[in-house]
Amino acid sequence: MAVSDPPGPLKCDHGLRRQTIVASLLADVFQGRVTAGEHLVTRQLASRFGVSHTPIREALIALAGIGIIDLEPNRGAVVRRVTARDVREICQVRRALECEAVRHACGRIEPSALDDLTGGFRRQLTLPSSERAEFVEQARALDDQLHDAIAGSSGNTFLAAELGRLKILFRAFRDVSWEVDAGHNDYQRLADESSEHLAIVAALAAGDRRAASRAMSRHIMGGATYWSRALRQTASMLGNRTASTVRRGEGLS
Amino acid sequence: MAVSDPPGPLKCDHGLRRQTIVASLLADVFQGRVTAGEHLVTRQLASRFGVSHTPIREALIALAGIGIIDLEPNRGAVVRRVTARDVREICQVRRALECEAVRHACGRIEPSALDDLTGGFRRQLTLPSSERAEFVEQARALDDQLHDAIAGSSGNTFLAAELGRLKILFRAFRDVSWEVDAGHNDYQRLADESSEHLAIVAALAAGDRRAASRAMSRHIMGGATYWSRALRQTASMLGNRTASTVRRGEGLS
DNA sequence: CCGCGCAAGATTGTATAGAATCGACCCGTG
DNA sequence: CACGGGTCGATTCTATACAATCTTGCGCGG
Repeated sequence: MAVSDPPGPLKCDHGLRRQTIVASLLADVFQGRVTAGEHLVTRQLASRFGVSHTPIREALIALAGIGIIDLEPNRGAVVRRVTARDVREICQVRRALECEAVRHACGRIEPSALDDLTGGFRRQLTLPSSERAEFVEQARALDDQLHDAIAGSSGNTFLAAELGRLKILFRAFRDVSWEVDAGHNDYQRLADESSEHLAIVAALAAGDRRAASRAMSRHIMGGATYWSRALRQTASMLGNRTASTVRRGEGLS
Repeated sequence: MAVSDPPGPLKCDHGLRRQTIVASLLADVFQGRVTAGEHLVTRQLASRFGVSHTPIREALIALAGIGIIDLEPNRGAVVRRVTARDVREICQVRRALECEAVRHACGRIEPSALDDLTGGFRRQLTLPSSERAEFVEQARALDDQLHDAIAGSSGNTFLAAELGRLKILFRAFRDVSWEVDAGHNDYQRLADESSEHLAIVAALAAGDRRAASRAMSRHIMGGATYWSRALRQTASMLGNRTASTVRRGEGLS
């Protein structure tokens, strides 16, 4: 799982290499395996993933589009800093957009879909904490389902696309923080999220835009504090390692 | 200027081809030279720009990151619809983000910078309409200056980056709509924008967040109605031409 | 000792060729 | 006539080779 992973030939379908590489590099960034300011060298990545450097370049361009790295002409790619503060900043952007979306989605989502979601979140809430680990996948799916429904029903396709773009980032946050939870055998956040989700669904069902917006704001900000805490933990866990992996001290003379 | 431009070898520095191609394709999309849903074929674009199809692919990936085209694996790129409605949608997103930014930027921009902007916008306002055409460049610069100052002072670098990404789109809108204005010898929008900008600057100088947010909202929405009107005009202007320029009769034998 | 130029290595950017995939058409069969 | 399988052309995607650019370090002259 480390960056120095032996060159796994990266077996995946033709035409999906770029996306696979993007996801892998995203995970590297958020889990601190590559540090801020680090240079991403195409040849190294190519040998690591066992592919040529053409799809690597394309993945880097996509990552630059997501905003996770900077790409200077003829100078290559440097990873942008992703700290707890940045998580807050990104969540702030997401909150603005999700609140806008949920306001417009109010009254446009089919009641049956809302009922399904309510049932799912209720089941998550009533799970004994000992069994939560096995339902992580289901929780992920429900989370996606709700946010996709909101984005899709906002009546604004561009807004939906933007949220979809951000979703890539948030999936990475979510997965990392849940790994931290797993380390503690503590899936408290899952229960918290379920109740936050329930509040959003209730407001949507009631057609109350302001309540929906407020509930969404609370949800995002709850995730922000939790994710930034998780990020700090992984950062401190990796703290000693990073010191030794800093290789481009630009004047270490 | 047409899509069927003879294969100009696209002379530009090494390492800037991708960005050049991105800019050119952006202009094509917004000026209606390529229509929504159209398939962008790499080889055609390669011969048109006089380059290999590798930088073309990279440019398409970047455009997908900007959100102007959809990129399906093994299926190629289709341009997303950019209609008057989409302009409204995009402006809605921009409004949410710019308002968030201006709220946080309140009280963080140096008064001297605000004074400079005030002076600039006042000068624009007092221009006789006969001379406005010659100050379009200056108006552009002032517009960028204000929005950059807000984004940079929001204290949220990710938000600033997102706004920068959107700015690419809005520059295209702005330039197209002003070309329409030039066709009418009518630069009314310039004066309107200046007064809207002045309201924003005044609120910022007073440190009034809510007023700043409201002024920004009005500004963006004013641009939205204007730009969508301009887009409709160019669309109707191109309406007859597009019929003849449809060259992808996909079985022309 | 310090600044400057310059050449070699490393890295990025581009071109070209070939492999993988998709879509459409054709044809034989029930 | 409807329908499933196979083939072919078009297009995307990947790999490899090559060119342009940047960085680094050395040597030379001041």
